Amino acid sequence: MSKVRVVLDYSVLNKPQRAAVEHHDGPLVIFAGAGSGKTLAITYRIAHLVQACGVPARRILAVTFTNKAAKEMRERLDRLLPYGAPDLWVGTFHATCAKLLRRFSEACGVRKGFVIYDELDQRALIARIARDLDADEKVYPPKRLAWMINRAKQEGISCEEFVAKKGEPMIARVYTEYEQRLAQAGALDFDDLIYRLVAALRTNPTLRHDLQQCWDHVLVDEFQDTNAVQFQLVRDICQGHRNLCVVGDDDQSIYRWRGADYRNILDFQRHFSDAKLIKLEQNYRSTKRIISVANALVGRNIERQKKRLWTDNEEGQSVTLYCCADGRDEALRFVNLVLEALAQGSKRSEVALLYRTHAQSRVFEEALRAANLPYRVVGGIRFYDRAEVKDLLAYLRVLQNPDDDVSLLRIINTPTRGIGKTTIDRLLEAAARAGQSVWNTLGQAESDPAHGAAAQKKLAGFLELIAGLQQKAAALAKPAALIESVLEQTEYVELLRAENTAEADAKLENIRELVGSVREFERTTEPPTLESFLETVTLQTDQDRMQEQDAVALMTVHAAKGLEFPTVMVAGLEEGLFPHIRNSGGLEERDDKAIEEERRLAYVAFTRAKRQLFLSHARQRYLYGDELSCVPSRFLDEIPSDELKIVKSAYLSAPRSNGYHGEGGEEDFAYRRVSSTGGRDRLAHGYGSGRAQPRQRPSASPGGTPTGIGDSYVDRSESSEGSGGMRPGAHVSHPKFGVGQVKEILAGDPPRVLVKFSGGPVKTVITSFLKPA
DNA sequence: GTGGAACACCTTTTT
DNA sequence: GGTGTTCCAC
Repeated sequence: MSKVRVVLDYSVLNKPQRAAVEHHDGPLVIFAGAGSGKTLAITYRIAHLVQACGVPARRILAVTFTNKAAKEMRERLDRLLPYGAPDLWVGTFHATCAKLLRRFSEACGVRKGFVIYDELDQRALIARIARDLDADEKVYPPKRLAWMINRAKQEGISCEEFVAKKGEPMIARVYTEYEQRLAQAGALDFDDLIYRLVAALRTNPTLRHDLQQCWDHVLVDEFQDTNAVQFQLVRDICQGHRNLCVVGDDDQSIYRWRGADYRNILDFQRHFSDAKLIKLEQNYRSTKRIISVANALVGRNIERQKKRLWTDNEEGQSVTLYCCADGRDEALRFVNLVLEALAQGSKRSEVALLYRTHAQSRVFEEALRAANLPYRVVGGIRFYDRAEVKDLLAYLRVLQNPDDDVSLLRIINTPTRGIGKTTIDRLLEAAARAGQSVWNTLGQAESDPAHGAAAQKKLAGFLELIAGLQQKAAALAKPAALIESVLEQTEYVELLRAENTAEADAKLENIRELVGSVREFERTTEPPTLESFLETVTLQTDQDRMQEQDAVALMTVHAAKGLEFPTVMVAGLEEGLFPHIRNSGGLEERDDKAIEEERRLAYVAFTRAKRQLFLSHARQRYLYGDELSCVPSRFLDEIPSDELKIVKSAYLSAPRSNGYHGEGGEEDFAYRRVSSTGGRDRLAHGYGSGRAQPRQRPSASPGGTPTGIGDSYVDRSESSEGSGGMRPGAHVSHPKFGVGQVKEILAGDPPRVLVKFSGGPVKTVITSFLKPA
């Protein structure tokens, strides 16, 4: 870290990387395959520009898609350059644009202290507008409306243009009203951050000129994920010098549904005909076999840049496909795989499970928990989306900008203070009539005869609360102290404490974490204003908060992009799940494109693996409560059969044949021929000789209806005390109910115990859900 | 105005 | 199966 490197060591670069680094002026497009040392190349390129070419760091803008990538880039440059690059512009599209919008707020026509509405805020506002306009919920669900509006902004279509097009008039009305209310609330949504800047650039030559003068070099990472406005933005600001370097991989474009268009990178040379094109095709991450399987798959896609990923790495072991009876079987498979990897000396954090949808994680979590294997689920519900966290942030936002109606409405009766639906409806009506924010109407509401005396009093109380906090905000100027005042004055914490439930405890814990993150922010940011805190928080995702720990990682393929693990299992390779049903059915023209994106997604998943790649599919699976019969994914058929080692679950064929694997016996499952030599060999890894694996409880009905979670996963032969090692008096913790003490062991299958949880409730729980506390 | 029960929903989600 | 939303009884 402290090693100051005076001269850049170019010998670490391969030929194309070096060419990318040393390319000086003019447009450059780099196709960087998975694991091809892309980050190395771009950080070196920036370092080279600064050190060898004498470009001041502040004249370079590097744009990424995630905060994490931005942070990583900055850190690597700090190590590469003797004095680091503190004044280099590095940030996400959104953060960079937010910064520029504030700096040039007047020219852009936005309020300087604008708040940023996240997806949930946006949804809330749109839902209210749709209701106000009497839009039929069936025809115009808020989700669809939001999608249309966002799509327009991503395409760079103004509201006026949108309205002028002959589309559905209701959508146009909602859009217009939405824009008005955003303006009134002094709020911008995510897509506005980029769109508003682009729109201002279009109409304001001075601003255009100013921004074009800001930087001499612009770099954009993950360019395949840019949408139309983002491309327009970078094109605009580079117009003078044309020193635009874009990096990406069309094969890893997996955000089409968010408006991303990989043709931005594919057709880059059409927009910049003199652009130099460099391909990074050597993979330094994976074994030959993994690369071969990944290549076979993605090679099926039609619309892509011609390239072939290759590697000098070792051959490695075969990519293995597990054919499982059901989701639980699959989960057990994964547990065994983890145990095997650990036995071979891997760390837990070196194993990852990737799946298409979050819903798949549960079964795996249960299995891992039962096997006492620490794991972490990446993604899921965002921390900042939790109700209690959002409530508190809403208070802060109202203090910063009381016109923020969405936030104000969120907290006006949270915690409940007797301001009910009727009162709020009247307030909204008055606000709409006056064309003002709710806050402005609130001041007059005290004397508005429309409200009853009781309501007036309650509103006055709320007004007083906010006014008091506003004074505090002005006096304190620091967010941490302010959030504590909010907690105090609203009695938020006391009320939760009084609830005395595990859920409330979890909320309190989240609040503590939030307060902690405010403190952290104050320590690390200068100046730590409320405004910048709120902006940081809104533009942050959970992955930015993830800390390293030695645990097995579970995440969606989307979340895994950019990561790598020595051992990876990709689960649920079934038709309808992966490729997902929404992208695999129907007869429309777009289906090809949708399938190609699913295939890219699989490609991204496969290329996360460094040494071992396992795939799996289940024949049956519970989804949303009902049992589905599943067909193996078409992607499996697209992998040459000699590249896959197939392991069938013992559960699969046992009911119908006497062997462990019913070779070709069942046509619904014999989608791939298993060679006779391979079949037996493969069994060595199967259930039959699983010495290293936890013993499977012999089931009376293999593949049939399992009786519960506990019995399948708990190895009872090792728990001599019975009931999974639980004893009365033992202190235990439960993922949902928190910590408690075992009161009584209950007989039964699965084993259950009676636990008194701290805070009161006595519950019967399945033993395997408990961990010693 | 509040809270619980019934109901509808459900892909992925860089910001 | 889990969650967010709506509606109805108190």
